[in-house]
Amino acid sequence: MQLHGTFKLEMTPTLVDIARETHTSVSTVSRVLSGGAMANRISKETRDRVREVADRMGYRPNLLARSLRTRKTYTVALLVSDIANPFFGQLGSLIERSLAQHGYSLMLCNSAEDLEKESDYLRMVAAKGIDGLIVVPLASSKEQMLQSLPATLPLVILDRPIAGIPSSVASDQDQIANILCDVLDRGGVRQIALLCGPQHVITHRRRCEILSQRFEVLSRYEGAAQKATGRAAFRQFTEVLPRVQAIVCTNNFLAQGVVESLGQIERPPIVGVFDEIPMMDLLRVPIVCAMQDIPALAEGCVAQILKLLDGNQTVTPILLPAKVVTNKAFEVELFGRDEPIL
Amino acid sequence: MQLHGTFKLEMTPTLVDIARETHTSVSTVSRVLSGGAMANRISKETRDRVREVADRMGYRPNLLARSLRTRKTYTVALLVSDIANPFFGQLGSLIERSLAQHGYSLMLCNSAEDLEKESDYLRMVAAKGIDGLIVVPLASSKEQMLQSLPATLPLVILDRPIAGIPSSVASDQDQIANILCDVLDRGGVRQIALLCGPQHVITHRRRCEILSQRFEVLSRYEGAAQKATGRAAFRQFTEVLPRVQAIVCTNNFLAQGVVESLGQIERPPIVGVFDEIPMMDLLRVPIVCAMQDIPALAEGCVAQILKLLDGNQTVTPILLPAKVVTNKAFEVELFGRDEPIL
DNA sequence: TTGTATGCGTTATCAG
DNA sequence: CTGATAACGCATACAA
Repeated sequence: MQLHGTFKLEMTPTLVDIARETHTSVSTVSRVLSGGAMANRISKETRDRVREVADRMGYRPNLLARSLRTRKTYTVALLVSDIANPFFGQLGSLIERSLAQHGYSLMLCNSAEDLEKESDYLRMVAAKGIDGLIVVPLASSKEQMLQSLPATLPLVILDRPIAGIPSSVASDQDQIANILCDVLDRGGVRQIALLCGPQHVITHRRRCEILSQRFEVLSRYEGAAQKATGRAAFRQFTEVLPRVQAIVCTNNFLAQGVVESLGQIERPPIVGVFDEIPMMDLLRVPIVCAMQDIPALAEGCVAQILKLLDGNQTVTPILLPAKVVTNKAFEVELFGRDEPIL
Repeated sequence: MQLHGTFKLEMTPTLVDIARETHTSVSTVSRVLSGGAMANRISKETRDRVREVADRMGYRPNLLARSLRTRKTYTVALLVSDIANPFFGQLGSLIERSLAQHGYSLMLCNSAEDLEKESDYLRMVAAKGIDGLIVVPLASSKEQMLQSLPATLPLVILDRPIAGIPSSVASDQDQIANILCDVLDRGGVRQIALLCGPQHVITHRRRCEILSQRFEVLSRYEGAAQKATGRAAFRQFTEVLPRVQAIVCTNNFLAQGVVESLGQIERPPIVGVFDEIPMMDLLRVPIVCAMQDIPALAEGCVAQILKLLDGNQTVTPILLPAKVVTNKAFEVELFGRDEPIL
């Protein structure tokens, strides 16, 4: 077969090229190559011919053009504070996998806990025509959120519910904080040192509130949710260390910094923490973790966004329970036994 | 000011709408709003008027349409095996941040170490019109790679160099494995148990080769690079445990599984591992880590992709050195002192 | 079963 | 300085 007309070599072929080549029209080619039900309304001969030529020419549909026309990009964006945090890493991985299974790809953004970056990103992804959005918000009100976003864009709030937005999935922060307190309490804890992440983040703030309410806080430190903050906080905590039975941290990064510093101490206090501490059973520091159900969170928000993408308007918030896990050192030191108390 | 013509409410306004509203043409509006040097070639009055109206109407450019026209999306894709792996998580986070600083956004994909998913993703992101691509490849040849990709697409290979592709950034696997071996050797290690990740992944394979070459391998286990594999491997290793001085794992997930199992053992062997083990100084298991320079890797591949995006064709591969870090338990047990030996 | 024509929202070319 | 008008590549209503 010969190449007719002005077929530009080295260019990625378009519908026009393969229409010319196959002596048909763009619409015909489009219909067979779009692959939908439309393809069956074309005679088998031309269908095969078109497919064969398209294949030979290495045709790839231009998804930008298609999306511009159909107003569908099959892309959803996920906006988190930091993908380097294993909590969001696992979440992102699971969400991506699940979404891919449903034909959507994921665009990932880091807000870095920065309100301005957040709204910039929201505006950008909206302008890029994404079909839906899953966001771990810094903004705390619906209005603030919708200011950077078309009101009609399918939106799921993850991890940090916002009043007035029904499509959200999160762990029950009150439950999670309280069961952590319960276990600490049974472990004889009355006074604590409290290490908090940024208070403008609702989860950190709520956790702090509950902890302050249930225990006597002898020292308190606040800072970015990073290991370094944990180490800095520990220096401040040293003076009250003899009088507290536990150091409680509002996230795992903070706790890791504390735990690392605790290596020096001969009789370390209990460390209470939200989310996972890797290999904690091997540590001689007694640890109690309030663990969120990451797979359920991922599954939940994918389910919600798919529902919204499907035009379904009736979604209800998902609030997941968490559980508490303790490590060996905790069990041994406080109860002289080897099994979890729960 | 009043709304003229058939301005469709609830619709996101386009250039046409704001042209009608402002009694100018689309071209004028486009020139003003595109913000480039073109804007200055428009009279200040109309410029201001257009801006004011655009603002009032809440105009947002449709980036799909713009990209279709300009053939530029300001998006680069990053394809890794699993973003839940902290190594790739940190890498992804740094890359995203750096890219954002240069006006590009990131599209993240997980290949899950699956060759088919990899090529599917490559084709998809190419079709979506991304400007460039950073990939941690599973494919091992240039041909295999270019089969799913336009040859002209700016491409940077990360972590696992491919022969014939000059734009790549990675740690020097031979160097990294060898310095790990050096330290183990000085620690008195002669026989080892070897725990390998998938052999079709070049980094895992190469590390295995070098280790097998420098030590006597009494037991060997291969499996997916997950914690669970580490635990399974440990069961197989128990019988040779008395006769090996170290268990070496080709990545950190594998090692964590092993280390967790090692909690039981009264006199644990050394664990050699590639990449970070969190809080390892607190563990009583002696550990020696070969650590890659993650920020340098991120910086390197962003630099390369930006160069390529800039039309610069002359990039040369970047090969970064790694360093070895040991934990306290290692120092104490083997040298009776408290400082690193390197 | 297939082709023609139109439009998605922009930018770019070419006149004026 | 500004305005028509033609692409960009594709999907689709309407004809034939």
